[in-house]
This record gives sequence, structure tokens and C-alpha cells, in this order.
Amino acid sequence: MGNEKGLTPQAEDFSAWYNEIVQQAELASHSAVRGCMVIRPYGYRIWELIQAGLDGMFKATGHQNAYFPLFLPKSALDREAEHVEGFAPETAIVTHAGNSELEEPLVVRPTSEAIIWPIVRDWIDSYRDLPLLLNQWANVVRWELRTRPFLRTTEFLWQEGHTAHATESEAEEETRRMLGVYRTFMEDWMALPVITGLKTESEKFAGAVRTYATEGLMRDNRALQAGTSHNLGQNFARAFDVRFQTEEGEHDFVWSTSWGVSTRLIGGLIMAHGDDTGLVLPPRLAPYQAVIVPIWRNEDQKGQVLESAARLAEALVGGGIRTHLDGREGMNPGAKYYDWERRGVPVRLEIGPRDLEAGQAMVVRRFTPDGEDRKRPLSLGGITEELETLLVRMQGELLAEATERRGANTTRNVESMDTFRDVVESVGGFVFTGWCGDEGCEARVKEETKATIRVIPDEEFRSSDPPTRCLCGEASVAEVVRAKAY
RNA sequence: CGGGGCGUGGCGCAGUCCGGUAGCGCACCUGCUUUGGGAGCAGGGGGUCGCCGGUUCGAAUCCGGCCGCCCCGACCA
Repeated sequence: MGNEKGLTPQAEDFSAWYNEIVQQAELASHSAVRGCMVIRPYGYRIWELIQAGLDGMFKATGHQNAYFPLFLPKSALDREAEHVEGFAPETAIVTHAGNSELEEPLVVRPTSEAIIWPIVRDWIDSYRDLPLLLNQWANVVRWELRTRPFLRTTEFLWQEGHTAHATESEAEEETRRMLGVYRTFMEDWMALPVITGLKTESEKFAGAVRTYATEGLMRDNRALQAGTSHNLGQNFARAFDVRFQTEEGEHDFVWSTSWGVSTRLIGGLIMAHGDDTGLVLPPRLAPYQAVIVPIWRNEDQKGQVLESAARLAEALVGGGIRTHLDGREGMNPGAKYYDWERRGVPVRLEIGPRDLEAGQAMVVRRFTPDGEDRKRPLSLGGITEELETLLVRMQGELLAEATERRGANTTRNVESMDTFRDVVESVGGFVFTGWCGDEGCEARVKEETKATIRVIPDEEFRSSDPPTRCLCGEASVAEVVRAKAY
């Protein structure tokens, strides 16, 4: 703890800052079981808003929600060789029901490919049944050795899309489409700019042909893989015998994809925007977009102020602004200011006797672009519209700020190992380098610097004049983004 | 899973070395006075000291085992 009332500054100890903010903003707490966390109401509300935003986008792209079971027979997981190998070390296995041993152990899903495909194969007969576009909101369990709230927990909540297509190109198109959906969500809702691109073989999903990811930059200049989208080719279709009859009457295995984002996004939100005062939430994902703090000096004023504040709250809620009236007694306004700032509420409305007389409320923003006033009065007439505009603007400003920070912490055209090491150890951030394409080289650089290849970036992120050499001195076959990551 | 640190009211900690009725700050409850950037005074409530076992007349304190958390490494969304 930095001091009695504040947080440990980020610059002093980012991990400590993160843990304190999770606790003090009442996002989550630990449970009795190692690596598991309780998502508290304020944190869960953020997840609900994330869900609502993404779910709308999934539906708009033709996907339907379903729910598949938590357990799968161990034999099912074992059917796709790479998949088993990837997940075996981190699966939780149920062997008993009460006192009797089960005939076949059950695996608690670490992901649902091996549950879904044996079932869905019966839903698919012909090309007319394709594409099959499914999504499920679920919990999964991965027995991680090292856990952190939201970023990596033993059990976590996520969304997993699973689709089947008639052709390879359709599957690839779907994989890319959903990567784009994630990117849009991250930028427009989370105000988190991300680099999209392809994972290297060693970093891809176990069982995938290709894995794409979105990578965001946190305020400690480490990267966070925020979402992944996999082109599974026909790997799972072969493993689970999912065939369909083509237009020409032939039989073929379906081409499938899967894609997911998890409660890790909340960790990303915290680390992308939070400051030494506390959480900073983008308006679109803030449980409360505006909090009203009433101020009074005597009983008479208290009645009037509270009444006006309640009317104001009602008007704002009616206008679609998530609003909370903080009527707690025995707490000074100042204490409330700190409280809501720590929780990242975008806008605070102060309303007191002086404001009532002037027919206004003081509007105080959680963050502003440099040099702009945080605080100004707004007339109560038309305040809903003003706030709507303000929240939209703040959403944009937060993204702009994060994008600028990413730019300032991105280094391009690094060609030598010495320079690379220097950059990683001093600035950190995203480092664009060449890559020879060799996995051994990738592993050695990781070993030496702890920085990994995050993605082979999509075209729009590539340098206009990319490096011609890998860090090892060999000719580069692809420009890559490297960073220390969570 | 290896190395290090730590578990004492909701949170942060002292007490543990040297065994003897469990304490402090914040938070909480009641009352009064306050309230435009973390209020004051008075009174009050709450902890089988992570868990299990052992030693002892007596254990937060000593011994053994286990569990959890944090940091650093090997694996991962």
C-alpha cells in the first residue's frame, strides 16, 4: 500500500498498483481455492457491458448463442493430437462422484472444441447446413501455475465462437472477420488500440492451422494478448468426423474456426487506462457513466439538493446515461470524489446550494486531454444532451490518448540484438524487427530478453521500410512485433 | 513446479525472537456537530491469530504437516 488512502504509484510497483486497484475499486477478490477469484458486482457489471457489446456484434454477423456442457469425456479431448498436447498439462479432471470412481474420467473444459464437434456433427448433413455460426458464453478451467486476477485465473469467463464452413476460404474469411470484430470492440468500446496479426507457429492455439490475435499495450509497456481468432482448417473435423455433402454430391470435412475473448479484457481495461488515482473507465463500459454528489450545509438545503439531485438522476437515466446518485450521509463530498475517481467513473456531477440557485451542476471529468479544464458548470436544462456528447467525446479522447501512448512506446526498424536488448530493457513497448522465420531463433531471443514475438502484423501496421535483417543477422522473411507480454 | 517473502476483525499492520486474558490505524454502528477535494468529538460492535496435529498447567508465539497469497523464474487467454 502506497499510503493510507492512495494507491502505490504505477512507476513504483505496477503489480502492486494493479492488485490494489482490483481490491479498492471492488472489482474482484480471492476465493478459498488457489487461482480462483470472485468477481464482485462492480467488476461483473463491466463484464456484463462487455458481453452486451460483443454479443450484439456477434448477432449482427449472423452468430447464434448456444450452451454446451462443462464436462467432456477424457477420450474426446484426446482425439486431436496437438490439441491434447497443448491442454493436457492444464486440465482439471473429475474422477469421482461422491465415493464411487467414475468409469471414465471427465475433463472440465479448457475450451469446447472437443465437446462441440462430436455433437454438432449430427447437425450437419449437407452444404445447405453451412455455415454453422455458433457462440457460447461460458466458464472454462485451465490449471495455471501462476495466476493474477482477471489476467490469468484458474477458472475464467469467456465467449467462444465455433463455426463450420464449406470451404477453406470461407473459414479464413470468418477467422479474419471475427478478428476485425474484436478489434472494433477493443477500439470503439474499450478505447484500446490493438495491433492485429498472425501468431507464429510456437505461439498459436493447439490444434489450429493459423491463429490471429489482437495485441494491446498496457501502461507499463507490456503487451496483452486481448483476443484470439483461429482458423482450425479441417483438423477438428477430421478428429471428430464432421463431414458434409457438397453441392456436387461429394463428401468433405467441414472447415472450422474458433475465437474467444475472456474476462482478461477487464485486466486489459485496468492496465491500459488506469492511473495513480485509480481506475479509468471508457464511458461505454463504465457501470456508472455519471455519479451525482449532492452537497448541503443544513437540513433545509439537504432536502432541496437531494430532491433536485434525484430529479437530475431520473432525467439522466431517462436519457440513457447510467447514473448513480451518491446520497451517502456522514461522508464529505471530497471523500466521495476520491471514491468515484478510484472506481473510474467518467463524469462526476456536483450539485449544491449555489448550483441550485444558478440552475446548474458542476461537471467534473475523470480525465481530460492535457491542458483542458476538468471542471465546468453545465446548465440543468439540456444537461442530458450535453452529457451524451461529452461521454462520446471522452470515449474518443481516451482512445486517442492510448493510441498516442502506444505510438510513443513503439520502436521500429530494430536490426541488431544489442539495440533490441537496450530498447526492451529501457522503454519496453512494441518493438518492430525483422525475423528469419526460424523457431530456434525466436526461442533464443525470448530466452535472452523475455520478449516474445507477439504477432506478424497485418499490413496496415507494418513499417513502410521494414528491416531487412532478423536480430540474428539472417535475412528477414517477415516483420514482427516483439514485446514483453502478460 | 523451483527460489524468496508473507498469512493476526472488511483493509493495512504491531505483537512471534524471549509462551501468561489479542492490540493499533482506517473502515463499520449510535449520537451530536459538520459537509464545494479524503470531517470532529463521544460512545460502541466485530477476530476459535490460514488449517490440522503435537509439546506445555497455559500456544498468535515453540515443533511437524498442509493450504493460500505476493515477488522472481520454467508453462499459458
